[in-house]
Amino acid sequence: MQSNRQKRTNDPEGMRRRVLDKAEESFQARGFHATSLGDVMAAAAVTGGALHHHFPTKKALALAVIEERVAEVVRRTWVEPLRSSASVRAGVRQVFATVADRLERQGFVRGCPLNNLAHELSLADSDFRVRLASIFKEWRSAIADKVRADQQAGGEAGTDPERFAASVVALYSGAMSMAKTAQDSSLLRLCAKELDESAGGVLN
Amino acid sequence: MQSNRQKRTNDPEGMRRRVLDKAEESFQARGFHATSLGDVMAAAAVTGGALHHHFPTKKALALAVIEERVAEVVRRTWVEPLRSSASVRAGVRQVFATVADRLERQGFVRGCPLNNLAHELSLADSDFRVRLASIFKEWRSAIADKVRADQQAGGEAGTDPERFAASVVALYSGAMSMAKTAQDSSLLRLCAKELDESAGGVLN
DNA sequence: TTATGAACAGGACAATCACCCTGTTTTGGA
DNA sequence: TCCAAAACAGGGTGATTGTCCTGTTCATAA
Repeated sequence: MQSNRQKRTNDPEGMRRRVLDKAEESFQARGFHATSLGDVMAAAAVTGGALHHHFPTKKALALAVIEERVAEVVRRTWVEPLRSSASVRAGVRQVFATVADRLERQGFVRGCPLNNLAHELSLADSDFRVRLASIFKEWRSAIADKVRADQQAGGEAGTDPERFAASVVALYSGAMSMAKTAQDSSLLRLCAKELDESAGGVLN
Repeated sequence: MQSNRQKRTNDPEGMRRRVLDKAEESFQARGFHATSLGDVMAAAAVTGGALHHHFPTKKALALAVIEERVAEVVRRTWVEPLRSSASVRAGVRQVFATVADRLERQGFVRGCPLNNLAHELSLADSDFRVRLASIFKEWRSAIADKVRADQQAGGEAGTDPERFAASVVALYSGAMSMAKTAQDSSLLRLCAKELDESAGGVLN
């Protein structure tokens, strides 16, 4: 303890980020209950004191992962791409394709981050459930808003925005669930194709 | 221990069934990792020795729940109703409606038994994953077979059986996932309606 | 410089967990 | 009737867990 006299550098944001990184990773790979704080401490190379300083309880850590990481993944994967797409249909198709490409490249399916935590934690704690539900809501709203924008531009006649949005989220969530269980990303492409052709025509 | 001298009645099947009942219930309500064997023992009113006699490990208990209970729920809810329905479309619509009715009557959403366990256990253990995947497969096959039967009868032209089956399972799984997180069964009805009207016509 | 609180270290703690072990009772066939 | 195996009882155990506690070090403002 006296030989390697390296000074300790206080880096609250960095340490918090490292903990969140490893917690998110382990929560997704092994689940919340199967992840011990010892696992997180070891992976992030932080002490118990530091972990407890930033996240008083395991629940607080999970809430931070949900609000700061899972929500961000949904925004980055769905909300933002949709905003800059030519149409809902095109945007949705593009997201499905992008995700399927990534899954094929990495060779395994870890599942949808939101659904993974939602299934394990929704019934366990109301605080978890409410926050997870609001992320689902934000996801659906992004799609529904895009439908309405298309309708303002003269397209998507006869499409119910909320119903379409819920169905897209459901289809994606379920397809990813199956892909995870079967470890087969082709199920995602299969469902994407169904969405395309059920449009009833040659929409962009 | 001497006053109430009631004889012990050996009832292996009954005891095994009671354990399975409570294990299934708790696995669904709280999850596998959040359920302790002590919980199951207390709920089923069995001793540690008895539990360990029928299920050597917690994993063995979970495998039994998956194969004897979860698989049965899928068969009872989906496979059998589909077999006796007039058409795929009618059968699928009927299942969605039946489940939604039940959810509204009971007032809360516990989620799809298969998806609940699949999300928590698929990545944890390959034995779990393979068996859960085969239940998904059986589910999809029941739908695809019914599509092919309809096609033999002259209907469902242009419908890809496997693709349609995967999409129905995905839509249902995802809708149930959202309904569970939001504790709102109307999302199930919303997605069911989308499935109806995307059929493109007035099919039976 | 100094002082105050945040940032971090590291061990202790009680509770819980899955599993195992030994012993007893019941069952069914020889 | 007898006996071997199945069925069950119930306590024990080592390992793990989340949390807490007491110190020590760093950063920042006065």
